[in-house]
Amino acid sequence: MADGPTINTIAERAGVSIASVSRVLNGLPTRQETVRKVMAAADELGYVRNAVARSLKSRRTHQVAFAMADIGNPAYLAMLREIQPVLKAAGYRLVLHSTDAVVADEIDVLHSLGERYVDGLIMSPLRVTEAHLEMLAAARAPVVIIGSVPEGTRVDNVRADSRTGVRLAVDHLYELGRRRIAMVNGPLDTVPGAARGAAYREALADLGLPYDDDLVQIGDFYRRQGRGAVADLLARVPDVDALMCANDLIALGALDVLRAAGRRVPEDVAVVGMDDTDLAAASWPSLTSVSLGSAERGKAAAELLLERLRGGDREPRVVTVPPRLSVRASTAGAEYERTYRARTETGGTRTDNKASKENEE
Amino acid sequence: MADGPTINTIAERAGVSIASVSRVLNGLPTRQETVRKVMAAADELGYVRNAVARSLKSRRTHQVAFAMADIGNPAYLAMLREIQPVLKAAGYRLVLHSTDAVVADEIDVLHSLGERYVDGLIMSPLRVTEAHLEMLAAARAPVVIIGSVPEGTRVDNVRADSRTGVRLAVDHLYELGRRRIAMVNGPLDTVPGAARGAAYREALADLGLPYDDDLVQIGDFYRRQGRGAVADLLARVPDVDALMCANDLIALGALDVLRAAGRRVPEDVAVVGMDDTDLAAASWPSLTSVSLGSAERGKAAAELLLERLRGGDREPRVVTVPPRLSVRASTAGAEYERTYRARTETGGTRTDNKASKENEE
DNA sequence: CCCACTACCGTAAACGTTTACAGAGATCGT
DNA sequence: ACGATCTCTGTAAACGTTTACGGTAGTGGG
Repeated sequence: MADGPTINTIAERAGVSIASVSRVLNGLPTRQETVRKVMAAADELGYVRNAVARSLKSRRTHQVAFAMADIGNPAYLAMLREIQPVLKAAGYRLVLHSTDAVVADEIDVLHSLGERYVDGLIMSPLRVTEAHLEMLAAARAPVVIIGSVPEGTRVDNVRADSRTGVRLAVDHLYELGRRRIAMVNGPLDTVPGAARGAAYREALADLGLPYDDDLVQIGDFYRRQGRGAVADLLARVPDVDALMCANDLIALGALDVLRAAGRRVPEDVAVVGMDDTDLAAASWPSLTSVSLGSAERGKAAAELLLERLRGGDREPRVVTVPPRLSVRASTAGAEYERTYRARTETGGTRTDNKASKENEE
Repeated sequence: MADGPTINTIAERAGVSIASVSRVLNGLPTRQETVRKVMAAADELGYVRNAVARSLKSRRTHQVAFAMADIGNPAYLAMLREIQPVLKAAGYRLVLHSTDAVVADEIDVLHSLGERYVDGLIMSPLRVTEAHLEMLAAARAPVVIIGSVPEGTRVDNVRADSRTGVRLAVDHLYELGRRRIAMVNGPLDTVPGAARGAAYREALADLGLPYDDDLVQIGDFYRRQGRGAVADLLARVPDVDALMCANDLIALGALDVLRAAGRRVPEDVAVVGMDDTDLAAASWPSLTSVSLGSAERGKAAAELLLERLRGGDREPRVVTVPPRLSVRASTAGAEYERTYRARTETGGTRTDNKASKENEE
């Protein structure tokens, strides 16, 4: 592991100057004889270019950072799964940051762009604060934000449309004949919580259904909460016939409680989740879920960033990814399970068909 | 986004030399007056250290790479979730590689260590070839391998013990009174497939159960395969009363088929998976699964690497992580579900309690 | 035979840091 | 009052590349 060879070592051995070595290694026009000598020397020495020195001179690191709130969140992982190959194909390495949704950490990542250890950044903040906006305006490298930023923010931006997503789900439940549709939401002071709550109200109004405070249950975004919240709800509104859950974990908790209470899903109560994670396809009954296109958003973000890294300036762009409803048994029923699911690998979505190719030892 | 300030800019502005600037920024002893001037200048200019130049001089990048076979595999993600915070706490960034289990890609990653863009590497190869071993011997930076390498390979190594894992599961099934225990395995030419198959045979022998070829079904590691394989198995051996599945996906496929065939789980057939992924806790009935300690292995690997990055030379170490059986309803029955699961957040494992804190917009 | 041109190559500067070394003042003991 | 010692600072080299620039040798034309 002694100090590796540099272009100086090669130059010496090949009897040429370091400039020639560099030219050969970069494929610039050079006499055949020189090329041969340099290549031979490089081979013999097992030379590998020093990426750091290269970056210093070229001001390009060929690295891109992805900052996610929570590395345990399947939605972010879905993004990651799409981002990685896009960057790899373009010759960029991926540097991962998990900020645990701590604002200071996110600001820190933004700040560290000044260190120039990456050429660009994809970030998916949970909340967008004033501090975020300031740092974004001053960012020393291109940034793409996954999630909504205020109008007028000069930054590339990939959005989900959870409003339409909720709408899709509520309409679906309505078409199935449900009229007492409850919402189990997360905290209203988060961006997703607020958006989904508002969308639920809107959707009901458009369908001519009355809005009933009793039908709204607020908790957090965990499964345990799903259980507690739904238990409360059932006690309060026994005639509820559908649950719109603000994410898949809550919905899984709901399934647990409904089962324990002897309510059939979907005959008595239909359940819809959000995010369409792997868990939705894996549960029993499989969970109808609104995909907010995490995978697509990741892909779009990566492509936006590459575009900006390649091209010069252009106006910031906003890409909105449409939601999609993955209908499964928790609304469509067991018949669906037996016929549709039995024919397909994953229960009807494409989200987990890459999962677990093989396992290590 | 104009060219940012360097220590030269600061030196000029503060009226001192770049050496002094560097000293101040690194906290080396300096006169108070100078410190003040430099700090002021740095603040006004919004100076941020250039990480690349720093790395070039110090020969340290404060980056570590993690190369996984498949970014979609929950087992690797579990490793990643543990590796990331350990590295972050030690001030290292994480560079992610997904090799798709292509040997050439893995060799490539190993080779690229010579580029010195990272200080070390954690790698989890699916198969370990001659080429791997050669590159490992010649590696230009510390490497930790997750997975087994041949005896005598001079490299830090973190192993699972799938042999004991299978043993745990089979013993558990035996204690539950099962005597016709089948094995649904993946390809025998993979390291995990071979190890698990052999372990199954051994476990039966030790329990005094006869080995029956009919009870072994080979497929791949996907859920679809799980369905097909188990359907075949049921047709061939109707009196089977337990399934030992080589991973969770296969086991989920098994649950699908058993349900469709009207067999009760676990009353008629008990089912065990392996890897103890999030899916195991999410399914219904929840799946008993053998954890091979992906999370622990990730953590151990990160710690081994840090140790080597900090300390000088030491003999390569081998760490073996013991397996653990997570008993859930697919063997312990509905009683378990109602009592145990209802009390706990996640259905009895600790693998998904960090999942999906909140969701983006 | 000289000039212009081409093709190739070497010298040296630059990227932005860190750090060894030595010089300049200040302080101290005698 | 003078050298010794100490504290602080600046100069310059180094890390390993890329690349602008100029030089040299060879070729062909006039």
